[in-house]
Amino acid sequence: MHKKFEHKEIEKKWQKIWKESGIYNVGTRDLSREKEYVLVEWPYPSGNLHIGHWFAFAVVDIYVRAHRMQGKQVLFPMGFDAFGLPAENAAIKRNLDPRAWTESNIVHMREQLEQMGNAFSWDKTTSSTDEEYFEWTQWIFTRFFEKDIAFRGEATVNWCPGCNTVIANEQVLSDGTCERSGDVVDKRSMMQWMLKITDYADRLINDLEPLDWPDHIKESQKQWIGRSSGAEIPFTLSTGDVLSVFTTRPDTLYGATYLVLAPEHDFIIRSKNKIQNWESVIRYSQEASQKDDIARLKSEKEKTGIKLEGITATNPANGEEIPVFIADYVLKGYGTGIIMAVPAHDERDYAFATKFNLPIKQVVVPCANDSHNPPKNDYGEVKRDTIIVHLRNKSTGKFALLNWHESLEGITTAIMGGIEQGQTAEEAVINEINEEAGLKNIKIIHRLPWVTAARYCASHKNENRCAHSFAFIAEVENLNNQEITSQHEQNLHSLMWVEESEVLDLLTPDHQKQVWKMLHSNEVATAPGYLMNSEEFDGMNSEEAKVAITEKVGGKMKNTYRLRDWSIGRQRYWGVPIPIVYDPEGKPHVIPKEYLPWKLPTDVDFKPTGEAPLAKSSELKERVESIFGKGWTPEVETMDTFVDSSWYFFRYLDAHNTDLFSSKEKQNEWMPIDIYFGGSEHNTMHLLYSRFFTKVLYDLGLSAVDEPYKKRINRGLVLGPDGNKMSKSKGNVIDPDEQVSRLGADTVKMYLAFMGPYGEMADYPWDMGGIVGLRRFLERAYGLSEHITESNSLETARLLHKTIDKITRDIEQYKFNTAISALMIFINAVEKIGISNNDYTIFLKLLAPFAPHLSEELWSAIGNKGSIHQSQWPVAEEKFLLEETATIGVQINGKMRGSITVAYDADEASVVTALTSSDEYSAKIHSEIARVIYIKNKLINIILSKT
RNA sequence: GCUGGAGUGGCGGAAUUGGUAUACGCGCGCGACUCAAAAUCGCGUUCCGCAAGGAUUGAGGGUUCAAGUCCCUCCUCCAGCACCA
Repeated sequence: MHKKFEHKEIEKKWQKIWKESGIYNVGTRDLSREKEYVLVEWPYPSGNLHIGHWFAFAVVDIYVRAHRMQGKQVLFPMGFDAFGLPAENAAIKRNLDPRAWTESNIVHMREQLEQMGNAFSWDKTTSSTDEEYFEWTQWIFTRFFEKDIAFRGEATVNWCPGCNTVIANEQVLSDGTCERSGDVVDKRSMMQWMLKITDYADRLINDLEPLDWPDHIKESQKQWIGRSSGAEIPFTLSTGDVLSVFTTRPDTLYGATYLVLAPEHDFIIRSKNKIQNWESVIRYSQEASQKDDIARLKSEKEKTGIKLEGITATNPANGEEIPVFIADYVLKGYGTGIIMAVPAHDERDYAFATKFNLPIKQVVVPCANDSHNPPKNDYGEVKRDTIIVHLRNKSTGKFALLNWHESLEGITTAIMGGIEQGQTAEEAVINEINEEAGLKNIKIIHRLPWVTAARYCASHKNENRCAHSFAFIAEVENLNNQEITSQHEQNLHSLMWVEESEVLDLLTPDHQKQVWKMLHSNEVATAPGYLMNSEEFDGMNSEEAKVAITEKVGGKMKNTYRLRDWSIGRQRYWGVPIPIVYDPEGKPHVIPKEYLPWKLPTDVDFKPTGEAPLAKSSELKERVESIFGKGWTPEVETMDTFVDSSWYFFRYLDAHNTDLFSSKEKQNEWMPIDIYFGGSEHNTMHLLYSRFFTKVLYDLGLSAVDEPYKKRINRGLVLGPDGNKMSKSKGNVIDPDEQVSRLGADTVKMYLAFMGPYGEMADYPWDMGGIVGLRRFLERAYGLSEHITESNSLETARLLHKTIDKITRDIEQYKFNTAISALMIFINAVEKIGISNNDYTIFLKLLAPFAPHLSEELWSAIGNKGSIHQSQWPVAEEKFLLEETATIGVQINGKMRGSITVAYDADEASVVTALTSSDEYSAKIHSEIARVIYIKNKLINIILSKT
């Protein structure tokens, strides 16, 4: 029966008791219990809790409560990330002090968080704007400065005209606008405070591997860091300068037919006298550097550039004189800012070369890439009789490579027995291509040097297996005139890769596409393969050639990264002041620890003008002079708020430590964070920055771990009822306070947990009707005591223990939705069959993590003194999990025909007998049973003989 | 274009990881209670069909006694990156 309950009264009552008794405080580490550090991203105190906060915190609370009941000591802290622009903007708008605004918001939001009824460890809270917090943000900065991790350097920065400050790359959206204000971001070159995150690029990639994180987050971090391995190759110019280019394809050096410099490259200014067309060159360079990202994107395909007249370079591989260009498709900030252009094997170079009529020289025959595995025989040896056929399209002059080996049927016939009298093996292969693929007029025009075939085999470390290998170039005479149909393509494919299982081993799908493209389209062959037109390297594969050619020309193998150093200076007021002062010579010095926290001055008009507000403070100026002496000046920038959140999880552990940001002892007790729940918007920013901080602190001997987060779970978004992202302008915002007051905190929490699986990054629309279902469920739970019976029903006990088992397992996998479903199934059944006192108590415990207020109320109503949240989680008893009977599926000839109930663990013979003697199935088993597949307690499949 | 992920009723979603597809909830339909409505309770609800029965997990193919789950081809959607050499 439904029974209405007064959620407001119940919630108020228990929240007060919980707060007073402090039952959710963790206190000191209790070594008798297993620890678990559960972290959620600390919120920005914008003033009001929104539904996203509920989704982020209330659902995770289920996990925390269940684990506490299971005996773990769970740290579940909450705090506030309270510096940042919204406070400053609100303060400007309302003419308030940002600190006062922030602090009153924190008070209000903490109240709202308490109304959520979460089991937060409030004894461990902190806030980034507390003096005792930012003192340590500053102290960490000074340590970073001493280790040259923090430095001042010239950098191209993103300037947001709306926010009047520099913002990080990560805060610029893909359309070139600011993620906060939406204004188009300018590029400016400025002296900036930066953190040397690039020094950690390799570790940030490599250390991802062992982490228990979803692959997509690891992938986006890898992409963000963007490591590419290649080589730096020195080119000597006619001016005598030696310039290095960065390339990922040193194997294509013989095909490099010109050089391209970034328009901003300093060689250009340096060589003013030697550039004959200086006027036009400098004009182009200036135009290019003024183009912002959007303009560059718009002209994506259309290549522009200008030749440096009077300057040439020498290709170090073959000594050829090649021209030098500048073009805006080469970026100053990546690699060395210079490329060697290989139009035959790079699409951008190809586009440029076509436009400027530059020579295009193919040096690689595309083939399988480096994941390519040669076919093996049954003994794991590389198979013999490899045949390599290079096909050349006569009209385009392009090459493609096919290769076969003995086990492929079409060729096997030709080689092993199908070679007709007087026919060579090559001719047999050509016949096959002609006949099977329908590509006419193919003829051998050139036998490749034997070395090509030999190298091919040698590269697979099987030299003595090459006895029968051969290679040649066959020409497809009129391929372009032939109508190439998909039938041709199919035929060629089937010729090449007869056995499907071989396809994987022999050639990658990429290669298949590549070969075909080479033959009949104008696409550029970018895949690695085997070299040609490369003197002594002919026939070598790309991977080996990369090293060999780099070595020959005196280059060196090198990695390059997309990641840039993190610029952290902000020309705004409401942030942590960078703890630096300048001596009269302008040299920066850290502010000694005794003067930390280095506070924000209060005499500042912080309206954004583009100039840092702190520069206008006489209070700050005087403070510096009185401490450091005349002529000393303060740093006037504040830090990006991502700095604050890069180490907050350390501070929770030891929030009131006045000697250290976080003691090693406390860290050893709690780190690493066992699980970090958060949103995907932090995948490449906060998550990367805080990993970087942890590594630097580790290297400084200040952190116990070098990776902070063992496991990460990303949740999705709660969308508006219309399926769109909630926004004021769309009028589809759900206010959690309103929902809580209407239906109760437990209902809202359970609804959010029930919408779908947590941590799959899926977005769920808020369903006004859906939430009512959860309220109904809780009302039925409230009325469940009316179904208490004297006797203990075995049926209920069985179901209960199955439910315990299911819920316990589901919570471990963050499948709160199916756990709730199990609770519903239980209630549905018990309302019909009744429940004993003891089982009722157990049910309440199962309900406790999901509905903390209501379960506490019901728990006390049956006379319990302590809190249900400090009781022990029930354990499913094996004996109740065993069934007496099993209803198993019945298949006849693999088709589902129904089900039959038999004894639990019944053997095959008895089930077959039961079937053949049943009215329902005997008729269907109309002939001899040929075979029986029996899966105990699941299914039986009767295969009848054909007659 | 590259990388990663996902496609199951009217909707949110379930399926012990190869073994009875559509649990649970919403919605909807019918009935009960009511002067009536709401709330509540009962029954039904993947689709076609009166039924027997048949079809069905984005499309097509394959492996298997058995496929939502594994393999191949294709389509669609979401997320990240994108003139990165």
